[in-house]
Amino acid sequence: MPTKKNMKRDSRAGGPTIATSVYDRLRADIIVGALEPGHRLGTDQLRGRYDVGISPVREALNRLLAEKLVCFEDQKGFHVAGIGEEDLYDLIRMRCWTEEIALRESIAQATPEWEESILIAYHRLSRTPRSAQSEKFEFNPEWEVLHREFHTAFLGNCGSPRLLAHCELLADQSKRYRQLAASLSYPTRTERDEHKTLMDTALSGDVEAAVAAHHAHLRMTLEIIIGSGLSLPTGKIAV
Amino acid sequence: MPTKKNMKRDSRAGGPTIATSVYDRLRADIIVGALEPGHRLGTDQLRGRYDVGISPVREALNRLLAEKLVCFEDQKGFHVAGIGEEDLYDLIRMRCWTEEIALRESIAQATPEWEESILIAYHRLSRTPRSAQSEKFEFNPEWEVLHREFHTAFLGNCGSPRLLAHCELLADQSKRYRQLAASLSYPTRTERDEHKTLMDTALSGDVEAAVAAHHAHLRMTLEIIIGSGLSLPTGKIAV
DNA sequence: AGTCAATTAATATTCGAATATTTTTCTTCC
DNA sequence: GGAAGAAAAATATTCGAATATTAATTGACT
Repeated sequence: MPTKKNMKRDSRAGGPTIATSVYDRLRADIIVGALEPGHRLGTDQLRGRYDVGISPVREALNRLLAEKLVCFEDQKGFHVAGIGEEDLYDLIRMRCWTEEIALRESIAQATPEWEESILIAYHRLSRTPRSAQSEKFEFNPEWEVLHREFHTAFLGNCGSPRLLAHCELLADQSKRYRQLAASLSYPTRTERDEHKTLMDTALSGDVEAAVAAHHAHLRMTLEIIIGSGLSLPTGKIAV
Repeated sequence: MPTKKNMKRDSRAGGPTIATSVYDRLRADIIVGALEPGHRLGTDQLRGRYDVGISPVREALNRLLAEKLVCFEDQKGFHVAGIGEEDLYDLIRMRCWTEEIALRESIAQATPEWEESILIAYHRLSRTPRSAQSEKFEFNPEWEVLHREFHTAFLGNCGSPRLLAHCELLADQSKRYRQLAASLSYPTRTERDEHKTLMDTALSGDVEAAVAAHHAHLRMTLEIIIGSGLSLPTGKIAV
């Protein structure tokens, strides 16, 4: 029997606030591309989209600011961060630098458990289709989760919380470009082979080969997009 | 003569919003240590401190969240991010990794203008006292600005906006620890000599020596604090 | 005394209205 | 027609009150 106290509580007692929930949804919508780069994020529009008041929407937007997923100008409001060729170059380069360190550290401190976690992550990932449809590319949430877990397994042994967190932040920022690359290259790109190479080189203990494979994997997104002739905005990112 | 339209505007037309202004002040207060690590950031308290409403305070807090200067738990509110020995180790290690890359890139793309900018930044920094008081250490805003400019001059030639931004973020996070180290080591530590070594090695083109000097400079903060016997919280940072 | 539940107080979160600012539209004048 | 400026509309920001949740206090029972 609910007590008087319990009757006053609403469903999110102890759980996430509305702001946090909107933050999660908004973040996902931006990363998946449901809200396109450059799209204006008006308060009224978002208030309607997520069916909440202005305050939680604004809290969510402010949190996304430092992650560089939304941009903002005083008195002008928010919009989805733009994408562009220069930004893509910078992002991939940054990931190469950062993840190389994490990878080297992870390998240097390798344990049997770590190696097994990679094996398992690869196994799961390899059994899941890249695209939700087989004819054309369609976002497959399950694959995305397993893909993230696969890469985190690799870098997660580096021993530095900050380094790992930064790798994941950059991976999130890349996801928008990856969506684009996936559409362009489906079904040509053999990501499964790339992942197998990553695993094999890492488990063989050949650090330099593992690093090289990792760089190649990261640069593939870049090459697909640049090579497609698709014109991304050049110059400074639209603020 | 002011028009009717102008009369309706308040003083911050076109300028920063209240939220942005509170963000700046709050950020500075945390970095300088006016708001101590772990300190609870209640809405009412801050509303009074900065003499504004709740909304801008909350916007500012949410922006600081991703910078890891404040922590937050749903339904429990905000507090200043804690400091700790483990976090310090992780932070310094991360700075060594990240700034080494930036430094190597900067040197690799060295130009006469870049070298001169370092010379000037050093010159300015070397003429400014570390402490606002000579007997004991006291925060000296002018030195802090020049110090930041000196280090940014070094890394600013790396060519990657993201990398540079990340270096600056880490530098901000370090500042709280640096304050602590400065109090403990004043006036023994010869920062001017350290900076001169940084400059000399970089300008001489000896990359490895420059990197080594840079690492030593970063690790000095760590050693002063750990060596002082001062007990920082160990284990996981208070969330 | 000690534990548990209920009440109260304190605080965090959210809403809707009020205000400030920018953007657009509509004049007016050359 | 086109530029400059004022009115109007749309939007962003901020406030203060209302609501929800947590933390502290009280009181009953063992």
